[in-house]
Amino acid sequence: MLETPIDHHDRQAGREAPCLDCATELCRLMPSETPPRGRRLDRGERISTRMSLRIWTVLGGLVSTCTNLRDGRRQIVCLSVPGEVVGPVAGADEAEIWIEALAPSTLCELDLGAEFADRIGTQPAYGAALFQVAQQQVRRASAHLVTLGRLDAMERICLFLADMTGRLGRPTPEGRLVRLPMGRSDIADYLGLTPETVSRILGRVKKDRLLTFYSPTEFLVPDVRALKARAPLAPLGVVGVKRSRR
Amino acid sequence: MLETPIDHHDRQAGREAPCLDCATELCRLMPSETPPRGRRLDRGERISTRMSLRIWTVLGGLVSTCTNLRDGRRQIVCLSVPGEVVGPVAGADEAEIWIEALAPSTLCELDLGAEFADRIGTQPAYGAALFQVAQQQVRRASAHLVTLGRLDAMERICLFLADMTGRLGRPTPEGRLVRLPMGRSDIADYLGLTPETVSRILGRVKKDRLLTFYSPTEFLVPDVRALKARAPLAPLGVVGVKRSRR
DNA sequence: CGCAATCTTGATTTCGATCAACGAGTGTGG
DNA sequence: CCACACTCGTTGATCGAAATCAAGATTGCG
Repeated sequence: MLETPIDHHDRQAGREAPCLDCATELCRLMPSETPPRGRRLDRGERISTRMSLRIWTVLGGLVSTCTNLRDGRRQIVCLSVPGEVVGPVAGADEAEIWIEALAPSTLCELDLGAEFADRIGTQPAYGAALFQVAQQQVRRASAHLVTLGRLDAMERICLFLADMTGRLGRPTPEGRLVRLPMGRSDIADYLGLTPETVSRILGRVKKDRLLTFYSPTEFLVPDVRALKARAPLAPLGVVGVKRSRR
Repeated sequence: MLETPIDHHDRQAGREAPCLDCATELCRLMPSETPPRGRRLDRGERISTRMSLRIWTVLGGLVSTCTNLRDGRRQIVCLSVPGEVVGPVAGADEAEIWIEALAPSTLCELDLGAEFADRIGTQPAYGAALFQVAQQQVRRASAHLVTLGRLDAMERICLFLADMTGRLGRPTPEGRLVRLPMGRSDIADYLGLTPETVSRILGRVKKDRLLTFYSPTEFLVPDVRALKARAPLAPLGVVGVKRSRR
């Protein structure tokens, strides 16, 4: 792990440039006595979220928020691609939550410090930005929770693929090209399945021509719409969904 | 639904008393041009979360945050008991999220308005309190997500019962007495199961003497510890959980 | 009291987990 | 350079937990 700050975050060098790759402008808004800190994580490396309240902006790679059960079962709570913000993850009471890199990654770490609660209001934009980040987390976690609670394996995979295609895919004439640097067991741990099931379902998705694999971690999605349609989410504004009191 | 403010929130009457039953002091911190509004919901009644950004403090009853899929499958994302704060639920892109009462409930509604982002910093304590609420939501959703992703039916039910016992149970000489005013299908929709499975597992839990039923919605838990031990969550500080790359 | 919703219980089915084997790719050391 | 170990992905056979289907039993309400 590299402890020296990453170039364009280096305030000691006198540069005040905003965090170019950051989704939010949190770096720029942070009080200058706690400068952002660059970090590099290899695949599998973890950061504990127990100490102070921190947030990370992903600059490169692929980062997850995850937990382990006593017997080793793992659940990935959240995935963050470059440009997105991870955390803040408040230390849960019951189970420890980690930040884990699923691929070699670079991060920009901001320490909110212990007294973040007092500080949150000193700059309106700062508090608002933090609140937005937290809101985004809630939205992501809620959506994923529904996926795990009510979708079957095929639906989970299709929704996941559509989601990642939207966040990582690069447009080409034939469709969106996605490089998704995570293994089958990482996908399984994100979707609450086993690697075998992930592999099997991906085979079916491929057979249905919803995507084409170039390698286990790279594929082409001709039609994201078709992929997303496999997950029966109710689009916004469908007021009259019949409530099934089974 | 009652549209008139509930007594002790009535600022028009000139009372500045804080929201006695509220977990946070949000009511007191709110700018006075948007007074809190009392609401009553019958079982099954819903509030859409699409309009402005609002939060609710539960004063009585039992309130859920839930979603429906296209085919009617329902997932309850979050449960809130009296004293707890619901939301703010930002309108998700993909699926609509509702507030639904699982039992007749009374709520205190605060409208953060459209310009909440500008206002969040005007009073440091206000921004901080809001941030705390959002953090709490993240924590709850993350924990529930792990439950749905990696626990089997028995583990889910035991964890759920232990959780609700902690939040709703009233101490008696024989243990904690819990009145949980939600039906089997609500429990099923919260835990990603079917009502039949919930009923069967509750039968097994009862047979194992982990609790005694007085009625379908009221039971006694002699030993919460024993109940919680059925869910294999790793307690905080267990650093060395072996990562099982299966 | 009678109807409807809810809860329980049983029989059967099904989806995904588990167990197991194998091939491809990669890195290492002789 | 090749043999070996190792991880990873795939595929097949089997098993099991929970869903589904189907009656009944209980409860509560008009």
